[in-house]
Amino acid sequence: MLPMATSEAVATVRMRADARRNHERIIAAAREAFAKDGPETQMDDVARRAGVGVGTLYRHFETKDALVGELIRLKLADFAVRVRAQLEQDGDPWEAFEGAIREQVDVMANDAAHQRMVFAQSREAVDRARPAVDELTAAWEELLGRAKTAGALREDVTVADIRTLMCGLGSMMAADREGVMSYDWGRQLEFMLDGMRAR
Amino acid sequence: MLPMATSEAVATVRMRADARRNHERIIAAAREAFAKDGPETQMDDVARRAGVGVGTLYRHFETKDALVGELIRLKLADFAVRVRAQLEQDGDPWEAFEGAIREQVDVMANDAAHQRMVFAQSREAVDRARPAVDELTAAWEELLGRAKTAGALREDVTVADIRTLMCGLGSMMAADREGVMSYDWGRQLEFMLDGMRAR
Amino acid sequence: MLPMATSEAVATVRMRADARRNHERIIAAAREAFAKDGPETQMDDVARRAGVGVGTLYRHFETKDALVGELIRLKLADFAVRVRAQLEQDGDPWEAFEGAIREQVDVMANDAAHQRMVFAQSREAVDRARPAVDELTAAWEELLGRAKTAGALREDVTVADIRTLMCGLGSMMAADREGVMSYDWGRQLEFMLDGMRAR
Amino acid sequence: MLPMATSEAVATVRMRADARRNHERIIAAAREAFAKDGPETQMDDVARRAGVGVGTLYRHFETKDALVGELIRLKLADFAVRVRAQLEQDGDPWEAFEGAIREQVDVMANDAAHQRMVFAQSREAVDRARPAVDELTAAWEELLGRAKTAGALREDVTVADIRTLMCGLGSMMAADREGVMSYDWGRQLEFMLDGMRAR
DNA sequence: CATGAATGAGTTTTCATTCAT
DNA sequence: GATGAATGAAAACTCATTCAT
Repeated sequence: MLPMATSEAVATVRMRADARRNHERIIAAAREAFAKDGPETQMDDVARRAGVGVGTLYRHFETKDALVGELIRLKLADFAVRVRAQLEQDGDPWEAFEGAIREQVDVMANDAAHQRMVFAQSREAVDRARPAVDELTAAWEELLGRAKTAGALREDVTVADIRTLMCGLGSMMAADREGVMSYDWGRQLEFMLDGMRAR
Repeated sequence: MLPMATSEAVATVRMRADARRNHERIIAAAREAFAKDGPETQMDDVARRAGVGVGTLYRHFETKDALVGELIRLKLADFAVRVRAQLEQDGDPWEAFEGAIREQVDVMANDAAHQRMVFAQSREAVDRARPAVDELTAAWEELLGRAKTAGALREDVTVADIRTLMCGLGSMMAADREGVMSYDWGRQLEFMLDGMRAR
Repeated sequence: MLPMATSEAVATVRMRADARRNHERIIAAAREAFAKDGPETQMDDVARRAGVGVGTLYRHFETKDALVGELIRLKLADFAVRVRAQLEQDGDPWEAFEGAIREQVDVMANDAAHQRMVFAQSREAVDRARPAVDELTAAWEELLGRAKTAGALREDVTVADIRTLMCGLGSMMAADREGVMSYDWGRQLEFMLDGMRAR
Repeated sequence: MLPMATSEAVATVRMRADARRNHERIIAAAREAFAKDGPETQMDDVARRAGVGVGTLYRHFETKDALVGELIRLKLADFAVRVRAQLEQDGDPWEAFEGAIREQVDVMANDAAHQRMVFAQSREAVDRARPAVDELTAAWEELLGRAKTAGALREDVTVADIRTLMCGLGSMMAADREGVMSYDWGRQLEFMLDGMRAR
């Protein structure tokens, strides 16, 4: 499996060693916490898990939104890396497309924080994640193009559709996890893939 | 279009005239409020919109969960009526199936409260809605059966799949409405329908 | 045992038959309710037990305090009757004194509402009970006088002391009933009686 | 007079200077507030008196019960110190017994909060105060034993009796203070002491 | 810089009392 | 007169964010 993109790439350059260590601890703690409690997660809890004071947490992220935004950015950056990897393998175009989708879905299934990501999005959070969104969009564009050229994917499928699909699946996962009623998102994915395949 | 099931059918029979009027106002106000603010909606706000005191609100619904539960119940009851109507028209089985889906999706598209319904579900809320869930399930069961018999629908599609599909679409609508990023749930619906059609 | 004084004596003269029936039902219901829940008792609960609407309850007693006041008045009137009965029996003066005390204590032990009576006393409640207080005071005055004359009771014991003694015992009973810690008020009564006996 | 046991002894060691200051302010404010309003006292009011935000109050005491529990614990710890002091003076056993009683009664007479303490006791509050209860019990045990050995105190008097006696006196004081009717608890104390003296 | 104590507006819910039916 | 629906000021407690140490 690919290693997940770390925050080093952006914010932590030029940070003092201990600051960088705290930054990473916070990210890790936030992932755990959001995975467990969803958007209800409290800042105090994130700080406690990270082993730092709330003050420190706020030094690294100005608001809760900013923290969520960073979590999203990291995840999207990670997605982009994975899509690029599929592109480089240069295998069967449909396989690559389907593989990339399934890989992202897998990751999402294991990260509760990310499933409802889309609903946590405030303007601030999205702005922070913007560069990663662009990067990911570009990568998908290429993968989609290749699959269409090969005649495997319906011509009208766009990157926006992929994003929408992910949004839907993430929500199903989140709702399923909520546990009050069960949702089989796996089957839904099959219907969607089936629907996008060219006839 | 069918008129939406009102609460008259169940709880408000035998209510005093003023109580019934307030009950309906509350339901209407709650729909508006949840549409605007999602699950964050406050009881005080619902009361204010309904033009009643909080106390009155609590006389009609013992807890916030109970209010949400009732909103869900009403919507599901309405869905059930619509599915039954498709059954009675006795037209082409696939058309009936697709028609029922599209109609529900339409209703959902016009009711933000309902789109995120699924996330508001607490045990209490779901319990209250249970009878409507059962009724709706039964209606879909019949519609699905008919479409399969006619060879129009994939044999493995279940009512649970429909529920999951609706959950996903609702979330897409809600996320779209949230406005930070746009989601074209209409196209996703096409992919899903396409995926469920028998080949 | 003596029958308890009823409210007929004061308020219910001239009431219509149904009103009188409601009045009595309310008193009975209030006794039950206060016995069960103490001062936390809710007006709605009293009304429900009495089988009347709250409105009716409020027609009979302008406030919660007035209701409590009436409960106290009735109890004190009942006490006065009992003390008078001891006086009329004309037996041994100390026996009569001790008997009257023990009888009141007994009644109190069986009536949680009354135990904490003293703390429920608002000005309004006491005003309402005033005539009964006076009546009871007069009766005790006589009983105490007789016991002093016979040389059985310390000369300095006053009616106020009796009232204070009852206040203390009632509180001990109430605290005991509260159940978090246990209080043996019976023994305390013995110490008090012992302390008041003339040597 | 002995200085009252402060909270320093237990919870506030190792607290930051400002936190300790607030802790003490809160205790003082709570004593005032409960003295004035009894168990009805509101947390907001305690906070206002202490000159801190409610949040701070809740940081120091998780619930209202916990605050009450601490107040009780402090008072009982103070009592224990006083009883121990009597033991150490090693004077006439009955004098020591009577002195300890009178001293506690004095303290109680000057602290309205404490008078009705017994009714504020929830399980949680009592649990918090438990160690102080045990400590106080042990001290009394010794004092009682000594007075019995000297033949000054009735053999059947127990620590539980002392507790009950205090409960009663506290209630009389509280009721007296309530001001609607007056209660001379001082004379009652004499009757009780008289009753407990060995003949 | 890190820490965690302090802040207080905001939440849900209760209940004595009033008032329309 | 009876009924019970309506009212709304509390009251306990939470949590994102700020600020003294």
